[in-house]
Order: sequence, then structure tokens, then C-alpha cells
Amino acid sequence: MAAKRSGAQGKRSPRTDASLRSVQEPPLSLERIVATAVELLDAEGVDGLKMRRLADRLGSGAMSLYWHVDNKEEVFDLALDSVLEYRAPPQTVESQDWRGEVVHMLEDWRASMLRHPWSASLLPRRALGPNILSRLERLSKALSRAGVADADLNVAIWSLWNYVIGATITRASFDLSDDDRAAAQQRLTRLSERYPTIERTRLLLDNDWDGAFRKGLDFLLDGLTPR
Amino acid sequence: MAAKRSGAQGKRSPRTDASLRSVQEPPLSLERIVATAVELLDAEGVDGLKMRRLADRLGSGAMSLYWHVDNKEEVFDLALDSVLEYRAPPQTVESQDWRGEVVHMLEDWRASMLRHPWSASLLPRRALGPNILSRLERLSKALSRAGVADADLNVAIWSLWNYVIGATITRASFDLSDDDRAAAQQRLTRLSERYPTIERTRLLLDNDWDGAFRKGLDFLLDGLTPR
DNA sequence: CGATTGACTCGTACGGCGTACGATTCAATC
DNA sequence: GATTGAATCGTACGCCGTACGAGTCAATCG
Repeated sequence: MAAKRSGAQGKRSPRTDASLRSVQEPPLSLERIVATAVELLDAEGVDGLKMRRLADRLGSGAMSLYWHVDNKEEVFDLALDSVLEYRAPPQTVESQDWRGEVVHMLEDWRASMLRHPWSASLLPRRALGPNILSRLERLSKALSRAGVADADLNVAIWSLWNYVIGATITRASFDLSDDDRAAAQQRLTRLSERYPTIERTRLLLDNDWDGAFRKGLDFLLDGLTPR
Repeated sequence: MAAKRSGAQGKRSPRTDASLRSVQEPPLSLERIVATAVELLDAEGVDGLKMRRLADRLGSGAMSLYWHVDNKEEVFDLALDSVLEYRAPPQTVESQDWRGEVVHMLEDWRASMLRHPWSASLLPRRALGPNILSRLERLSKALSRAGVADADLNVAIWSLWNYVIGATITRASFDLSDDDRAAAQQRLTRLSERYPTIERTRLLLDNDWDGAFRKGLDFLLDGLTPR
């Protein structure tokens, strides 16, 4: 019957001989699957991840994946969470600089997601993996130490969360290539009398995304944290 | 050959007799297709929209849709933009209350998207339809009249845009049903020593989404607009 | 009036997807 | 040596988006 991988992994050592395997493929494992899924997502985007292709890259049959994973959704969830692991800076013990800490955490979060542009669009699935939760926990703690009252903490967390994922999604989808920019340019000049302000400020064409992110974040933090 | 619907719609009057059609189905049209797609999306979510089902609802064959539309992607783009139409309030001519105007626009935007929870997750496709563009144009104008310098306008617009779509996506995906809440509750208490702050503040369980949105928005506007 | 045209509809078919199912393999155990 | 169970994988099924080409009918033209 095989209860499938059920939380507790099997005890037998996994097959190690590669008898028929093409060259010297290591055996499947959840870790390899997730790591390869991230590679594939980086290379081909969300639509490029197919179970068969993932299996090809792993040198295995497509159906072998389903021993380690319930379905494709779970691959997405695991890939997303794996990309959001937070490596804290070299331990600024008892740092008094709460604000700097929070800013660093949020900028690192955004950077992690921009390194894997597909990740932002996967966030709005409510699967909160351990890495996401631990980021939220850290953020809560830092804000709490910064003096934000418990009653205001959720508002603060969600405001920041919303801002970060919004900024990341926007950046990932509206950071146009030169070709795209030329096309947008053309389309806009054709409609210039309808959208004069957009055209004047070149809203869709030139943007200092990083600077804008930092500025809006500062304003939010000014409001959310006491004095 | 049929160059397909190419911008200029045909001039002949469309077939009107419903000869073989089951009852009294009106003929296909882009408007009907988009309206029905919105219905279907509201009822079944993003994954529930299939060309065959859409055609069923319209009382037509699946392939008939492709006369009016290039592909499924275009259906999504049109449905999204149609949902974002902005009906301005009863003309507050020369209103001096720029801030109130901006807040109203952004809250209306969020409300429009929450009425169609699938819409938020479709925004990060760079297809900017006329309704989205016109919202951006209005917003730009209002902020400009509020005294925001051109040089700061893009930062302001994007900050607000990011905040609004982030908040909407979050709200749409984390507003748990009672069952979900119970499950999350259970999972969290099991991990309570790992995420004590999250548990203490009930971050994932109880939220005043509307209040939080409004508060964060106020802070952003405080920073973004002069004095 | 009959022939032609072109807007519009749709049945069939194809390739690709996620994955259910059952057979197979092999190391560890008895 | 027989049994067990973890892990792999080939085949097949149902569903998807849509290419293709044939069909239908109203308006047009001679």
C-alpha cells in the first residue's frame, strides 16, 4: 500500500547504487526536488514549472515526485518558503537601532523576492511556511521592542507586509525591458491627450524603484512607530 | 480567411434570429463575453474560468469565443479592467479637499477589487487597460493639485499603488473562514513556543482589515503630501 | 433575381497537462 | 530464503487551450 511519506521519513537507507540510472544521479529527496524547482522557476517562470520537466531535470520519472510530494501545489508552496529563509546579520546583540533592524529586514525580504521574481506572485496563497512565519515573528519582536503597543502591532505588521509585497509585485511586473519600454512609450504618446499627467511624469517609463521603496517605507515607519 | 475582429467591428448587423439557438440567446459580443467572464470568476475563482465553461454560460460553442478574443489571457485582461471602472462621486467641483478625494479614490479602488476577489491577483500582469490608466491619471492629478511636485509624483503614486494592491491581495487571501481560522488556531498553538509573538497578538486570527488599511494609508499620505 | 462576400459560429482534433493506478525494484528485516 | 515496505516509474485517463476548416446566414452587388 505504502502510506507515502507521512511526516516521519522512512528509516531504510535510500537506494544508493544508481544501477540503471544514467550516470551517477543522486537519489530523489524533498530537498533536491525543492532546490531544482527553484532553479526551474528562476529559469522559466511560474508557467514553466511542469511536473514532467521538473522530473527531467532530476533525472527521474515524473511520477516519482509524487512519493515525496502530494501534488504540484505543494511544490510551489515549498519553493516559495525555501526562498524566504532569513539569514540574520552577524548578530548585532542588543542593538538599540530598532528602526535600522526593521528596515534591514524588510529590504532583505524584498531583495530575496526580487532575486526570484516568481515568488512575489506566489505569496498570496495562504500557505505560511516556517520561513515566512519566522520572518513575521522576528518583525513582530523588533517592532515590539521599538515600543509599538500590542494593540497596534497587527496594524503595523500588516501595513508593512502589504507595502513590501505590493512593491515587490509591482517591481517584478513593471520593470520593463527596453523593448517593452519602447512599446509602452509609443502606446502612451498615442493616448497622450487622455492621460497627460501620466505622460508628463513618465510614470510607466522611468522609475527609481529602489529609492521609491525606501522613501515610502520611511513614511510608513514614521507613522507606525512611536516618535 | 476572415481577418478576425480587427479593431473596427464589422458593419453588418449581427445575426438576430436565434433560429437554432436553444431559447432566445442574444448573440455573442465582447461585452457579453466579458460580463459573463466576470460572473464566472466571481462564482468559481481564477481556476474556475475555462473557455468551455464560459461558452456554456453564453449558450455558444467554445470556439466561437475566439472570434471576439485572441486567447484566454485576453479574457482575463478584459475582465480585470472592466471591474476597475471608476465612477466618480457626484462631482465635487473644485473641491478643496484633496486629501479626502485621494482617500476616497483609493478606498473605492480597494472596495472594487474586494467585490471581485480574483481581481487583485490578476493585477500583476502588466496589461494596463483604459480603466486602470484612467484611475492612475486621476490619482496623479489629485496629488498634483495637493501640491506634490512632479519630481515626487511617481514615488507617491507607486507607494500608494503598492500599498493598495498589497492590502487587497492580503485581505483577499488571509480573510479566513471560520473553519480555516480553527485550523490555523490549532496549528499555531502547537507551535506556540516558536512563534510566541504571533500567537500573543493573534496576528493571523483576528484583524480589523478595514481599520488597518485606513490607518496605514493615513501614515503614507502624511509622509507623501506636503504638510 | 441569383451569385458572391464576409461576419460569425462551431465540431473535431491535437498536443500537453496533472495525476490515479498498479507493477516493479531492491535493501533491510525476519 | 521469504517477506516487507520504501521508492521508482510506465501507462493511461480526463481535461485543458486552441488550430483548422467547414458551415450558416445577412447584406451586397451584378
